[in-house]
Amino acid sequence: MDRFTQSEKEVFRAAAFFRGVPSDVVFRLFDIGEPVHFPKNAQVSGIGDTVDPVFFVLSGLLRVSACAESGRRITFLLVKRGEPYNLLGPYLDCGRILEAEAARPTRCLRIRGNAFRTFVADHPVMVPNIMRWIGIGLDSANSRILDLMEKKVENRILRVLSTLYEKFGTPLLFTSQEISEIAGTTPESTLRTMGQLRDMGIITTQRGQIRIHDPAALKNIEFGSLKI
Amino acid sequence: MDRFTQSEKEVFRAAAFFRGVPSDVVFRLFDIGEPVHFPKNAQVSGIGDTVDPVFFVLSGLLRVSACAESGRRITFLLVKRGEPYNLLGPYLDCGRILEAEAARPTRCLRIRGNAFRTFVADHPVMVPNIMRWIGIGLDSANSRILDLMEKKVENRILRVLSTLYEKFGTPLLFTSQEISEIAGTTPESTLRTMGQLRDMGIITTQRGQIRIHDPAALKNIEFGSLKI
DNA sequence: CGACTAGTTGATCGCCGTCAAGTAGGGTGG
DNA sequence: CCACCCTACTTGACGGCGATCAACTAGTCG
Repeated sequence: MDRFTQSEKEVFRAAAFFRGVPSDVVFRLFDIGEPVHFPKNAQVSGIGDTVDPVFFVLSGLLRVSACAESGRRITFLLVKRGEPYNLLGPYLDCGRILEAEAARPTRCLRIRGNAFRTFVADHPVMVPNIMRWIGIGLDSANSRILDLMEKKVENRILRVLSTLYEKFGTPLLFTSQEISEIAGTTPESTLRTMGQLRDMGIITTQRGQIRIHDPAALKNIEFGSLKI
Repeated sequence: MDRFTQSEKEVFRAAAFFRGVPSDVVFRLFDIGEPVHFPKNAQVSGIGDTVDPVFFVLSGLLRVSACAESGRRITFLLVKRGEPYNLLGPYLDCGRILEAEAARPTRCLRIRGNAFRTFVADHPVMVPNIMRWIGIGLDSANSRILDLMEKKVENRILRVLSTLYEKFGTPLLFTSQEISEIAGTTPESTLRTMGQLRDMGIITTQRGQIRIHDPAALKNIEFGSLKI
């Protein structure tokens, strides 16, 4: 009968996305949605699909990315526990550019598009939260455009490491391949930069694992200014 | 008494953003907002400001851009007649990255943040339209990230010209400087590419003006594939 | 007619993507 | 327990794209 555990429901109460939303409204989401499980690397949605349902991550991690013609992949977003994915999908009828897959074994709450639209219409208290979440996403996309045009690869990688650290703590369980897909570069460049950081004693690396010892340094170093 | 002309009010009825919204709701916006005029190059909002009001363009053109440390400017968005700017501002309390200025003499309807929030709460019929508009913006930002990482400068410029053509028709009244700020490159590279297009007979250029003769070619040409 | 801005084209240089070759971890099956 | 393989990591060398600098032309406005 109870498709969700109590601790899963608690996840949402504490989640940043739901800040300020009354508990009973949050819990209503569990009534209108259903649990879904994705094994690691399973596809959640494909390119060009008109993705309609909204997903909330209960545990695990979703990777939202796009595949370019050349075959290179770019990661736009990592969706962790308590965070929503595809908030806008129910309102768009065109195919999206992005695809999503499980970066680890992941359990989600899935809510069909029109159920979600109805829910939002019935609970307008959600609107500001949705707007806020999307606004942050949009600003983040725009910063990324700025970075891509302005900053050198080394500084982009620093920013990625710093951002990941703030979101996931340490150690970071990502391969250089994954880091490079977020920073928009190649694994080789990523490894070269991380090699320098290792020499400086800021991080240590193992296979598929990055341990950050001096988070502040990641924010402060500007490789461009090191040259003096 | 009537701060807006009838034809200005009609602009909104036809605007894509308001598709499906009842006329009386649209007209309510004029009651809660006020007219503002910006001379050419006037600043609408600055970097880091917590921009709170929403603007709707009645005539003219807004340029939404960001200035990088190096001094180079990047244009994210051009907001034309009937389109909204800063829809998300009323819901965000943090400073935004972007700044906006009038690309031409521009008249706007300005609506204060909490008036706009109240309006949306009172007229939930607006929510899907807002979501749709933002969704398009987000997808566009993401495509741009892809382009920056994948495509060569020449192809980015082609896409910019093609997009501007769809939005503004021909001739395009932009300088190479402005084109390059949208494409994320330098005026020199822009001019070099446009020179090739001119040689191919696809466009003709005059000072501050680009006339597009073969719009289809802009979409089809892939400079990368010309080499064979 | 002079001054300023936009356009044009050539030459140079450095970042970083690409290729290549080699090392090391870590899981699997014999 | 060892041999093997596959994947991740590491480092070096090269080359091309495009930013930058520079010099010049041509509109346009006063």
